[in-house]
Amino acid sequence: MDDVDRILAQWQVARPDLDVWAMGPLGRLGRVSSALARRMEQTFARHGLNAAGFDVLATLRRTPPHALTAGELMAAMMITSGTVTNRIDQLAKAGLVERQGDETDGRRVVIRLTDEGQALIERAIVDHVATQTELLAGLDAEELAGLDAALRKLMAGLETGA
Amino acid sequence: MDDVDRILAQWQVARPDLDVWAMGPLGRLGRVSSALARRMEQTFARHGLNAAGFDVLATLRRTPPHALTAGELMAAMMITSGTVTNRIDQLAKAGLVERQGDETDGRRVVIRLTDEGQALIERAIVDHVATQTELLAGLDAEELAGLDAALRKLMAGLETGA
DNA sequence: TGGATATATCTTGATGTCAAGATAATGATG
DNA sequence: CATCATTATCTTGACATCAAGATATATCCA
Repeated sequence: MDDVDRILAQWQVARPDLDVWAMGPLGRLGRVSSALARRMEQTFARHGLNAAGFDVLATLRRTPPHALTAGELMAAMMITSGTVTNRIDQLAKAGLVERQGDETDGRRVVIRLTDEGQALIERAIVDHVATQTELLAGLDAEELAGLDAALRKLMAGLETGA
Repeated sequence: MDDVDRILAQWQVARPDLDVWAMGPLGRLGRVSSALARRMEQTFARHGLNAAGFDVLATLRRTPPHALTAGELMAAMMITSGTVTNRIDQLAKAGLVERQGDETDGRRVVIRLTDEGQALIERAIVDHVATQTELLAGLDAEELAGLDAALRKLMAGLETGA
């Protein structure tokens, strides 16, 4: 009997005509997701980053050729162009990335890690991976497989706009 | 091979020294959670609400005695006092809730649904439950059980600050 | 060549949230 | 009864985000 179960029990009393079973998994999913995000933010904070900044640096680091346009970052991070601009501005001000204009196409500007940004993400990703591993440490192999299988199926169903 | 698998494959090339397996379930969890939230927002929008407003109305509706203080709403919704104030202001302006001062304790103000707010949440909750049910319709009983079991365990481990 | 269209990025204004502190009423203590 | 601490709510300032539109450059084709 957790918080979500209590909410379901309240609905059972308040609106017995409704079958609110789906609220259980979905409520837990949302709560777990926020709690996990908050935990990961703490790791980023130890490196002077927030999740947004980490996301940019990690995307640049893992994606060949380690230099992406704002549009590519936008697609990779699934955010709007305005948010990309803002994130890059912040990181550029901190000296972690730099904008580099393309000589043959004046519209094109590639974003690349500075040496400092590269050094930071190399350290931060190690810490982040350790945090993530620990966050899932409480689940055994079977539970993990069950979780991932369901999430894969949900993700597949959602991204097609179904 | 979904988007998250591709990210893992990129890390495998970029940093073969790291074991990033945990990024799979956690990445999918975050993406699924945002996608589901966006889908539910659409339901709320059909009733002129956003998730924040729905949350307040639904909390008031399901919780006896259907009138809570700002502090109680704050605890139930796990948000800060400033956010509670803002949400109530919005809903009060829309005529869906009202503040009612306590006569014996000047600090205490209870928030209650207006008739209009009550009527709205009765309709919206039906629609919301239908949306939630549909969002999970792609999972069979076994998948659902596996998902919920893992989420319960994660939630239990997280809320104790572990 | 010139003008319409497409592409890429940035700007603006609004929103929802939080952290920290301000305000106000009550209760406890000497 | 005066003061201090407690409780409850609201205010302020900052931030990340988005949607919509502005700006700038490039490409197509008549």
